[in-house]
Amino acid sequence: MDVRTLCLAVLSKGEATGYEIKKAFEEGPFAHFQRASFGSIYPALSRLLAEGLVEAHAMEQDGRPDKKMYRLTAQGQATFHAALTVDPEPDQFRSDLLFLLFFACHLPPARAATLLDAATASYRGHVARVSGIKAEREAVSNATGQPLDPGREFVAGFGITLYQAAADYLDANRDALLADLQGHAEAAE
Amino acid sequence: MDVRTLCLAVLSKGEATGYEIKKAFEEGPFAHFQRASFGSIYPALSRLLAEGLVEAHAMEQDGRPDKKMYRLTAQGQATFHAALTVDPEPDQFRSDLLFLLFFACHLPPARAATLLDAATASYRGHVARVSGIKAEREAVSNATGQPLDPGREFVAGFGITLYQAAADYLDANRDALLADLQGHAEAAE
DNA sequence: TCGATACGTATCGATGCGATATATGATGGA
DNA sequence: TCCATCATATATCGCATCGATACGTATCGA
Repeated sequence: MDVRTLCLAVLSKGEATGYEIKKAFEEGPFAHFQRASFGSIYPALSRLLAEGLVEAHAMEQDGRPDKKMYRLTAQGQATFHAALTVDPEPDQFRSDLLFLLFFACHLPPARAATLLDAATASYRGHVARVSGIKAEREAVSNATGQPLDPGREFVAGFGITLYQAAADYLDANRDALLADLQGHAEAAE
Repeated sequence: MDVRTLCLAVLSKGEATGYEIKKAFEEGPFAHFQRASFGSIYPALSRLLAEGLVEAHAMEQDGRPDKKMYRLTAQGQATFHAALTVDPEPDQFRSDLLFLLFFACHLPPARAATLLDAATASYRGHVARVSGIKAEREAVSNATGQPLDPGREFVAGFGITLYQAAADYLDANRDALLADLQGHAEAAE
């Protein structure tokens, strides 16, 4: 998904500034499967504005410089819906950790252990974060009676499941890998 | 990981052409967690050659144009090992599928079903491919008695586990999501 | 008081992807 | 038989995007 479409997507959920759009990819509902940097968001918003897909109004703040609130136009709404009909690119996973562990034999076992533990903690953190937000939405829904968004919950559940599976695998296979590395090192002596 | 390091990594497993390096990211042992395109591999190899980290010799072929075999130099070997000491970037997952499904309410339910089924099949295919290659290595190891590489097997196992978890989640939650969408559509009438 | 963090917009250089060009042989379906 | 497609193989171009950086204020904790 190109960043222009991602911006339209965030704005379809309500008006936002460039800064807030960035946060939507860091902590928001898209965090675990899409991302975008300032270096692509701001140019994207400028172009969307020039094309009439969004409109902006400056909001003055005391002390701080003005912020620009962006909002979808009807044309932007239509463009966004059209983008949803395009076939998706295949999912992709990228991991420098696995790259390093692939060459675990060239790594000091202590470093392998550190890398594994850090990654496990990181995955568990993601699980906790996404689970927390999901639980909060469910609590609000129960209290107010307003229904949950099925797509949103499905996607959050996918993230939780995947992160959990990753953490569990690292945990379950950590000791065996480290033992193998030990054996490998001794065999090389 | 930058593409130059990825090229060094592939070459550390034996000499290869640019084309073969590309294949290593499409079908080879790195396929499910790193990738690189021709547009980055060939410039990377040129630069590695200029820096003396790899050496190349042309191999003439009947009919086809010459191919250039690249091989690590001692300096390239050292540079590669140094790269393994750098701390890894956080793992990242990117999914256009989840992006579309996040907005499932704006999708015709039939399309949501098609997307889900295609993604499930794709994940199952990945599981089968990586499992098959892993099983083959294990068979060879059993027959010849030569030990398996612990890093390689760990990484393959991670890929299988994650892809399996993804396929299972999609499978398990498919019908509930589609039912919710149906309910949602009727409630909107 | 001083550094870190949050808010907020913006740009620049480098990296890397995807499409395309150029060749040729093999394979396979209409 | 013929034509399309795929596999082998190298290479480049344009565009999208990332990460770092710049600029500026406010707040909060050590």
